[in-house]
Amino acid sequence: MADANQTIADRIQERLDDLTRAERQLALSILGNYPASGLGPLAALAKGANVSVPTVARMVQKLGYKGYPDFQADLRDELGAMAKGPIAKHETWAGAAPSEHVLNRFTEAVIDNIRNTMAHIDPDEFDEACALVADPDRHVHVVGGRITHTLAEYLFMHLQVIRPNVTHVQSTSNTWPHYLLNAKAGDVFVIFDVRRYENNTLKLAELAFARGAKIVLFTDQWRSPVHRMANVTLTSQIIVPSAWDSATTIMLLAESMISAVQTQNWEDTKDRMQELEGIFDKTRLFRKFT
Amino acid sequence: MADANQTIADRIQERLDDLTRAERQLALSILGNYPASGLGPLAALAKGANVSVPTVARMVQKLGYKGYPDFQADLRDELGAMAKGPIAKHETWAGAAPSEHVLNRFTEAVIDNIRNTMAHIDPDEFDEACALVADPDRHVHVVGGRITHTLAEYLFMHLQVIRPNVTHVQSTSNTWPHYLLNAKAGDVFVIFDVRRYENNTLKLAELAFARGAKIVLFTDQWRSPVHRMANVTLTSQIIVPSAWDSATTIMLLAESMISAVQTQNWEDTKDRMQELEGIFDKTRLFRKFT
DNA sequence: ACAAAATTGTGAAAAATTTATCATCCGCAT
DNA sequence: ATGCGGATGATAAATTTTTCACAATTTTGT
Repeated sequence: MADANQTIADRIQERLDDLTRAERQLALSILGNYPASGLGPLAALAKGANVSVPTVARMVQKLGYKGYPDFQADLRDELGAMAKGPIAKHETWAGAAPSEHVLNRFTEAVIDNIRNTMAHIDPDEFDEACALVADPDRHVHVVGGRITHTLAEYLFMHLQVIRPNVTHVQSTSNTWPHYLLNAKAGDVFVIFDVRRYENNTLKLAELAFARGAKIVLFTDQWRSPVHRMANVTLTSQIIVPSAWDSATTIMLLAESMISAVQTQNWEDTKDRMQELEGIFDKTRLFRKFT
Repeated sequence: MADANQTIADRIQERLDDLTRAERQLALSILGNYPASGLGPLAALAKGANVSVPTVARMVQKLGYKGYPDFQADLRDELGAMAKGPIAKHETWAGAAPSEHVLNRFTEAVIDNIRNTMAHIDPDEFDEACALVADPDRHVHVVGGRITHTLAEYLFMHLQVIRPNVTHVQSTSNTWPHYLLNAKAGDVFVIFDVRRYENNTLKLAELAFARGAKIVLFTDQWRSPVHRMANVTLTSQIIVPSAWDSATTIMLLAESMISAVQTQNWEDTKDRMQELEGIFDKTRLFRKFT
């Protein structure tokens, strides 16, 4: 049966490389909510992992079991042995790394940030921001600073697919005054600004504001001075055990916004995506599979 | 099905008095090694409790289930909820927004991704990757593709502060072959590649590999083909309710790496940061306060 | 670009598990 | 004692689940 002191999850993990694509997809699904999913009927497991029924049967045989019921029996044994100790033991279920490891300390901090951020966000404000960004009649300018320009670009890249009339402005570059020439009342500026807050960004915001543009601000818990001019301020908590701040929570918010905007503009987005796919296929930039 | 916050074990315990002799005998057996025994076949459970098969069927119906499989499903759900641990509990982070709101659905997915990713990562491999990236004798090339170049740039930006000899290569640009000219054995390539995997990235990895460079790969659960050449592969789960994938988990990993590398090189980093601060002060790019 | 090998999925057969039916048993009151 | 009612268990029917054989598809090597 199993080697002593090695869970079935470990063994699956170990043999991940020997598995084929569909099998790996299945394996990850099993590990995904382990061990519950493996204890249900084979068909349910297959469906959950989006693979066919025989793939499951084949994989468990590859793992050395006579059949699926045999595999389940082993899982139950493991569960039985485990139940003697506390089930929620961190190392066993939550992660492979010891709790002192950077990975865990960092992750814990980030999850804490997320929790805090979500607790303070006003969904109506968020929706308002999304509505502004989704409105095809408004030109959207995405603005980032020294650190945040990566986030800005990420948002920009996706918005570009979803809708027309999006530009990316880098406040640290000296070309941004040119962009403002084209800005008119009703345009939207999505501004990323976290500490240390940048003078350029503030100036840009002021000018945009003076021209009657709407401002959506992504900032940290100490709030960029831009927030005085912002129509919507989305505040993220960004503290982590490091000399820098974390951008992860802000990215989560940005991605949520992308998802929301995409849903609102889905009819258009669909067409634009298909077009994009077509272009990619022609340029052979991407591999079709694997 | 079940009352919130009440395990099935609790409910069985509670109704112990309503049960007949054989049923009680069975119930105690279930509770005996809970929940493993309840997840096996009905016949095995009956045998283990020394009762007949129909007794089991009758008891689960008495407990309010439609049949034995229904009972098992509930057990599995409970097990799944328990294994996910306190992080995934919605109440612990869901804030002001209603649970159907994009923000909450998205956040839930991302937290799930994080949990999954951390469960699969081998801390030793992670450490190995960090050691490679931290080694000042090796030149580090950070490589990103169409979507991931923002992540690559983010990592690059921070590494630049932490250590010398870092370059950022964009695999989608046609300048990358030039960078390879300077690459020598022992150099490190940190490559970001998520689906759809890019041919350029793969080519670049192949050439770097041929030149004897070390490869650290950030990829998704379906694993870029680059992983065959990688010394360390860091796999993230990136599924979210959207037409696109999420980069948040990958960013978390990248930030963790930054944090780890920074700690290892702290003496140097400190000096470099101070220098950087000095330059910023001179250029008045940032605001001192507020 | 082609052919061979491998992977994956579909549908039917086989095996198992679960449910239903009914006879038996036990405790209990008359 | 004996007959009654509920509880229990053996067996058969029904359903579900698993396994098997084969076809379609995809990947890999030349």
